[in-house]
Amino acid sequence: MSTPNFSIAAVERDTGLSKDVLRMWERRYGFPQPSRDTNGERAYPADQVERLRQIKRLMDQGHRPGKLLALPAEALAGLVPRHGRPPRRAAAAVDEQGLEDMLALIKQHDANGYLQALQQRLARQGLQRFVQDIVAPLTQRVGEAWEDGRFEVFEEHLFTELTKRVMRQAVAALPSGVGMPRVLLTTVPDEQHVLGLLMVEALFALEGAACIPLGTQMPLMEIARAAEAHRADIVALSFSIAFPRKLIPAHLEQLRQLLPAGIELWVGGGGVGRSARLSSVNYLPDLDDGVKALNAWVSAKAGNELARECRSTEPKP
Amino acid sequence: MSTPNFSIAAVERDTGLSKDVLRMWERRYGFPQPSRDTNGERAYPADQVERLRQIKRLMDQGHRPGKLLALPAEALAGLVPRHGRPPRRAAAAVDEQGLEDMLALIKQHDANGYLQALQQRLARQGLQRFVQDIVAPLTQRVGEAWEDGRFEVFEEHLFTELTKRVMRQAVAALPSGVGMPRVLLTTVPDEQHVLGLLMVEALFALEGAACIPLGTQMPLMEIARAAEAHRADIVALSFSIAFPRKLIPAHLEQLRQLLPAGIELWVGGGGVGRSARLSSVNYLPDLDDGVKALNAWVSAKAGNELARECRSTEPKP
DNA sequence: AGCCCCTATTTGTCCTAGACAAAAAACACT
DNA sequence: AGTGTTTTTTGTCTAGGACAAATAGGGGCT
Repeated sequence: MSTPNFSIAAVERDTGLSKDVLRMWERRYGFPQPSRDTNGERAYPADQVERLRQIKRLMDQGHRPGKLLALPAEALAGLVPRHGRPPRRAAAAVDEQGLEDMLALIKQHDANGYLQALQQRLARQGLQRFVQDIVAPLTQRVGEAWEDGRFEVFEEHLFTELTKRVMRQAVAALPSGVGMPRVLLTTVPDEQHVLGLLMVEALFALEGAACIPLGTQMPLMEIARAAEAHRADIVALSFSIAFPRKLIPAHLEQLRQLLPAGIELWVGGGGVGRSARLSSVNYLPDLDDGVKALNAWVSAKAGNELARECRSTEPKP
Repeated sequence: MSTPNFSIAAVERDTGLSKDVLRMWERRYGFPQPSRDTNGERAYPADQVERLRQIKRLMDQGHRPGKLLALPAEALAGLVPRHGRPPRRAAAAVDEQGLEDMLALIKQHDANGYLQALQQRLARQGLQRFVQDIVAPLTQRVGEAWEDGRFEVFEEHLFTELTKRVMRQAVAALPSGVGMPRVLLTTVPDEQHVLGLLMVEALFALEGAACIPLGTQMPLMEIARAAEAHRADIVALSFSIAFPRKLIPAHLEQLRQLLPAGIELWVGGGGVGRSARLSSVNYLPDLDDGVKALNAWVSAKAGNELARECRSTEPKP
């Protein structure tokens, strides 16, 4: 009634699972099991869609569909931690060549070839490993190549623009869970590198966080106002390696003061590696750290709520 | 042999026509008529894919599929001009309310609602009318609202970010034709507004131009080098209304000198409305002007080549 | 143990052909 | 010319079957 039931196309949009797959699963595994509308067309109730989202997220983390769909009921929630199978040396070596090939495409100004290569890898590996094994190392290499003079400015721009597009497309399909934090993502003025932000957004969204992307170069005051307006739990900033390090602490200090105490401030990206640190800011130099921090946040929140519940049900001494 | 034949999934990616539609057309209209590989799966030859792209482009301009598919053969080429049915007053009035509703969603910080509204309109109207009737006026209104103080900075950022995403997703699927210009799209340093660029890219790509998106804020020198490296025919710049007008002529003059004479320089966006003009630059204040200029370029080029052919076949006097 | 090859299972995509609803066009009637 | 009604056009949905690519499991080898 209040939840109007989803058509198969809507579920495809919301979960990223193709219509074929949805029908196949129903046939093979008995889930999902949508009801039918007056035309005999599938009508998925909201809770099944939610479970599908969760399954998709676990698949992107390397789980296999057969297991997940056979799984009794809400045992899914317990599976979350299996975090990216260990990136083996062998796989890393293979990728090495692949990465070089992709960079070569950029050097040849073959935009279409590069886009296809990206999309192929995204489809093959799933978003999480795509971000960690492809986009992150590529970005780093392009940065190095640019410093060495092997890349022209416009080649770096082309790389950024095309990579952005593929990432955004993938991120667009991701859902957000309940009990997960609302994360506001942006960069400070003078920091216009957006790829790091997109990588974080992808990984956070995979975990189920509700991401609010504000693009780059937000004045600090505006970041604070936006965080309140959007009721964000976390403000995440990204500093690229190119950003002048000594400016970072000042920015963070000021922003920390503008933000309400309840809103956490997380900082990541290559630029925060060795900058001076403040205690009131969560530093996450690596992508992995971000994911861990997010999981920690969720656990902590669950703990808090549990504690609060206990307190409220127990009689006062 | 040299052209490896496309799978139905590849055609879906390249043309933006769903698998269902491709199979349906084959059944109903007898086109496309792919051969089959050893597994009995459709294998589309390159020329059919090309024709499908052309058909899709014409559909996005308002033509109906039935006509296009019944059309004899290469009569398609003659159809190009039917350029957006006249946007009637009535329709404009209806949209007026729709636009306000969408802005309200942004004011409420309802990112998902806004995204859905955008995507729904894109699907309903096709890309061309979506750009001209939705994105362009929305952008203008947001600009006005921001100046009036009705929009906060972060609300404008959110609007830009979300709109960008939908546009990019739509543009990603567009093909590029032969005999069409290669257009390099970017902005000068200090101009970071990207929506205008994306709108132009969408319309140009609809016409079949090969667009090379370099993002924003390219140093002039780099624009010139990129134009040569990519063998661009046209460099297109966008200046938003917020860009200081008196700086524009200087930028253009300098860039014009850096560019080889064979490469045209086109300029558009709200900022060029009343700035001083140079004779060597093509000014296109409105989106329509850009499309017209592109068509003119194609005609001119066809004329040139015809003339050259005549000269080379005629005996010297 | 660790490694490699072969087989078995899992899983996604593709196939056919039919049905129907929503949008657009054509027509009729003020 | 405008407005309401039919007819045509067009896209999406459904069903179950088939098959190839990817992955896991098992056995023999070093």
